[in-house]
Amino acid sequence: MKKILEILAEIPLFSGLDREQLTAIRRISVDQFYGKGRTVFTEGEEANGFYIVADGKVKIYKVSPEGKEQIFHIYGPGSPFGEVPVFSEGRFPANAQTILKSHLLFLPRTAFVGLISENPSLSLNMLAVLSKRLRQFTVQIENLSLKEVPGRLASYLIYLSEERDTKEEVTLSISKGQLASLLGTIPETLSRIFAKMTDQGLIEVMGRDIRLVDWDGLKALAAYGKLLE
Amino acid sequence: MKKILEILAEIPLFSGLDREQLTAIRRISVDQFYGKGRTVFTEGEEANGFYIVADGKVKIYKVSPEGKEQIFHIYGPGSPFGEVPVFSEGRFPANAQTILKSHLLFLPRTAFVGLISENPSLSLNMLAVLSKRLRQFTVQIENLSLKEVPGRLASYLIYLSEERDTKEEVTLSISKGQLASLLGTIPETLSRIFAKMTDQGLIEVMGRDIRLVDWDGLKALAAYGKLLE
DNA sequence: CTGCCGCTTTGACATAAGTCAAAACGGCTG
DNA sequence: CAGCCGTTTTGACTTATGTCAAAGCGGCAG
Repeated sequence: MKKILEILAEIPLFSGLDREQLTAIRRISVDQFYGKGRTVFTEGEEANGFYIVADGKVKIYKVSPEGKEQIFHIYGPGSPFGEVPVFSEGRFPANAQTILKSHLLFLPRTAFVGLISENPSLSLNMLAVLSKRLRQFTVQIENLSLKEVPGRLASYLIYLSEERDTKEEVTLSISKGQLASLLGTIPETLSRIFAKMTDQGLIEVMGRDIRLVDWDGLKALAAYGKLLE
Repeated sequence: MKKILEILAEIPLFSGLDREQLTAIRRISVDQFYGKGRTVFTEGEEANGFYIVADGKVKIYKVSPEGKEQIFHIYGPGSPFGEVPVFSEGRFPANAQTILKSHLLFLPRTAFVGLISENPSLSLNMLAVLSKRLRQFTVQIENLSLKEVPGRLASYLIYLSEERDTKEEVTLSISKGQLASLLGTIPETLSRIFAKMTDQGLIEVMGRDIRLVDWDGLKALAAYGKLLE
């Protein structure tokens, strides 16, 4: 119980809340434990609350009738997910599944809405969370529609490199198959793109570690959206 | 000023607010008038508030370096837009341009945030607005990634038909070029898809009016995502 | 009524990306 | 250390969609 409070305290969603308020949140939250590859909720399902990742990793995704998967987000510790139906309609717009053994906190809808109504800074935090997510979606749509796969991959590598604050090398935290899914393509295509970008001297791939040989080139590719032969 | 108050009263964002609160909102809002094809804001620009369409039509979009445009939304009377930077970061994530002569209300950030902090139901409404938008984006991403252009077009036609509550015929409220942009494709491709779907007996196209000859077929196409020859 | 300009369509072609199938690789388990 | 299973890569092929260029169409302005 103590650890969880510390996690909560560091989450942007709860920033600025005092100890008492955090305790109130802890009190309404329910612990849930999932093995790897477990479904947390599915599209269209009735939602009675939302979740926060305490530990582990969760993907949010949809699947086409032919089985192609599109990942929308991958969330790690500290991230809330599944909040959309709390504020509109009440059904999940996509599926959630763990990709690692995970510990989740479940926040029941009514209790949480109660807290939000009494707590303006909590509600502003939640507005900020949703806004940030809208921002991410605009980027994702831009990538899907306006960039080819190499451009999307370059964007993703740049993103990783800026997140970890290194222009040298990044490490994928998910499998290449899942990465393909996140980039809106399939493993075969991604594999070929990795090969092509290596040929062009942009990167070097060693399993999940990727050396960013030509960072500026990647940056240009990410911005331009397509690979020049 | 009277008319505007009536418009405000009917907007979901302000539903449940009493006359006094509506007047407070009207008081902080600033009228802006734009001709057709005028830029309201651009990506990356500093935002001091957000907008509501009182009259006219506005598109939210991004453009690739090669000039391809992706439209995210098209908003008509009653819709708020550009709220994201009010709650996160402060810069617009995309561009906004009128596609008709328009009358907009500008809501300055600080004043509005003040109202929201004092008014739980306003903040819940805003959360609902953003949630709904996230929902729309998941659909858009799903369409782009998991469906081919015919599937996207079918989805759009179904959407129009359900919105106007007729299975017979719909009328496009935007040009086919703009529709292409909204569906993540280009006018040439869209034109061919219209022709193909007409061949298959799904629709009949007369300018901007489209007869939904085989509604069930369209529904199936929208769900399945691709056209069968 | 006529002419012009923007929107839309058509045609011929190029290509990015998906499909299907099989081989290669890598890490874990027994 | 061998064997196995899931992941990744490679190859040959198909196809949806984009590109470029030109023609067709339609509505508004003069």
